[in-house]
Amino acid sequence: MPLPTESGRPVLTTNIVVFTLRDEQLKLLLIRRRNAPFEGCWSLPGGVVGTDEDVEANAMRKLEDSTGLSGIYLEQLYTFSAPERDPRERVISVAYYALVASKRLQLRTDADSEGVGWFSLNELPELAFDHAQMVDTAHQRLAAKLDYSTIAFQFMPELFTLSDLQNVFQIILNRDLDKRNFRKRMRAMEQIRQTSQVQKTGSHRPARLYRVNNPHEVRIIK
Amino acid sequence: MPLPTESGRPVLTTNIVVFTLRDEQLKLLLIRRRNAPFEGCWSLPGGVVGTDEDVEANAMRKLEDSTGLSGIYLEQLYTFSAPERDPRERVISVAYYALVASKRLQLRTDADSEGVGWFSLNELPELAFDHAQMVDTAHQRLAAKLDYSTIAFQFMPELFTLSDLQNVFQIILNRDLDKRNFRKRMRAMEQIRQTSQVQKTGSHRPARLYRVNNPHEVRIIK
DNA sequence: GCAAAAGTGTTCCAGATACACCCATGT
DNA sequence: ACATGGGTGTATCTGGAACACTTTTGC
Repeated sequence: MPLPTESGRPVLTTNIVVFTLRDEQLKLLLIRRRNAPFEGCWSLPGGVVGTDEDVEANAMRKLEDSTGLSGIYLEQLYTFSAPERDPRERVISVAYYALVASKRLQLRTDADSEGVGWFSLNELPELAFDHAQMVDTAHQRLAAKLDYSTIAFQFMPELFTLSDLQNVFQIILNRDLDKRNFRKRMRAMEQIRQTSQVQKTGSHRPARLYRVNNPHEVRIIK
Repeated sequence: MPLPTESGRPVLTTNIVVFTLRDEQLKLLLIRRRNAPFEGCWSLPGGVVGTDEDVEANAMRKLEDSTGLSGIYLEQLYTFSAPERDPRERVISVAYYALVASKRLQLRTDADSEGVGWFSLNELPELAFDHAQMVDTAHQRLAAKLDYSTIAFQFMPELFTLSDLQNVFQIILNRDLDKRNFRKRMRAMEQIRQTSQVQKTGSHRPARLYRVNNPHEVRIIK
C-alpha cells in the first residue's frame, strides 16, 4: 500500500450536530456561512482537519469554539463521502454529535453572536451541503440510544426534578410518557439519586431534586 | 471554510472486516502485507481512497477484489483516526464490515491464494496497525445487530435448514440457544419461508429447507 | 377552597424462558 | 433395533403498559 502523492488526496473535514434542550424543544446549533458555496446559508459547525490533527480532537475543538464550553459529550456519528457533496471538489466529512446540558448554555447564549443560532428541529432552515442528512441521522441515533444507554442524562444539569427528566425523554422521543411508569423505570435504572433538596416553583407542591450518579459516563444498559 | 492546500491533507483509506461462517466458526478475511510497515504481518483488506472516489465505492471495490464476489452486504463501521495509527504519516481509515454467505465463498476459496486467508476470530494472528481494534468493534456491532435487525440472514445461502440458521446465531453470539424457542422466534419474525424441499444428510430424519424472504434487505426489527 | 404540579401501586398482557418426548432416516 | 439429528407445545416468569387518586403548596 504505497501512500499517494499529496495531489491525490481528498479534503477531510468534521461536522458536529450539537443538541441541547431549550424552551421545551430539542434544538441544535447552526452557523451562517460567510463564504461560497452556500454563502449566507445555515450549516453545522465544523472545519477542515489538518494533516497532523486527530479527527475527534478537531471536532472537540470546533465544538468548544462554538459553545464556549468544555467536557461535552461527543460521539462519532457517520462519515459522509458522497462524491458531489461539496460542489468545489472532493470533501469527506466525519460527522459527530454532541449533547449539552441546557443550563450550562444559558450562561452563554444571551451573547449569541450574529451568524450563530439555536434552531428547533421542527423549524430548521435550509441547510448547506448534506447537513440535513447529518441532522437526521443524528436525531435517529439519539432517539435509539435513549432506549439502550444512559445518554439522556447528558442533557441534565447538576440538579433536576423527575418532571424535568421526563420532559427530556418526551421531547426527544416526541411522545408523551406515563408518569408512574417513567418513574418506576428511572428508579430501576439506578442512574440517579435523590437529594435532600426540593425546588419550589409556582403555586403547587415542591418537587424533589435529583442528581446523576456518574454525570460523565454513558453506559449501555440492558 | 477555505479548502487547504493539497500539502495539508491527510491520507484517507478504507479497511473492511469481511465475516463469513465456515467450519462452524466465525471467520474473517486477512491479507498478508508485502511492504513496510508491518511487512509480512496480517492485515484487513482495504486501500487508499482516490480524490474522486466515493469512500463506500472504494470499500466495495476492495471487497469484490478480495472475495471475487459482488452484491455483498457492506456497512460503515467507524472512522479510525488516532494520530499514530500509521507510523509513516497521518492516515485516516474509514472501516466497513461485510457479511458473506458461506456457500458463496466455498466456490472460490479452494483457490485461496498465497497471502490471503480466512482466520477464526478466536485464533487471530497479530494484526497490523489498529486492525485488531477494528475487528473488535465489528464483532460487537455484529452481535448487537443480531438482536434488533435481520442481519443474520446475510450469512445464509439460498436454501438452509433451521438447524443451520440456529448454528449461525449460536456461533456469533457464542452461546447455545434453545431449539424450540429459537424456532418460535424465527416463525414470529416472518423473514423466512418453508420450501417443499428437504435435505437428506446422514442417517436421520431429513431436514426441511427454508429460504430468506428478502435476501438483500436488512431491516431493523422490534 | 381552588388551581396546579408532585407523588404513589396494582392489574394486565405479551414476549421470553425453561423444559422432554416422538419422528424419520441410514446402517 | 439403535443411533442421529429433526421436529413439536405448555407452563411459568418478567418487564412494559394502562390506569386514578392523594399531597403540598401559592394565591
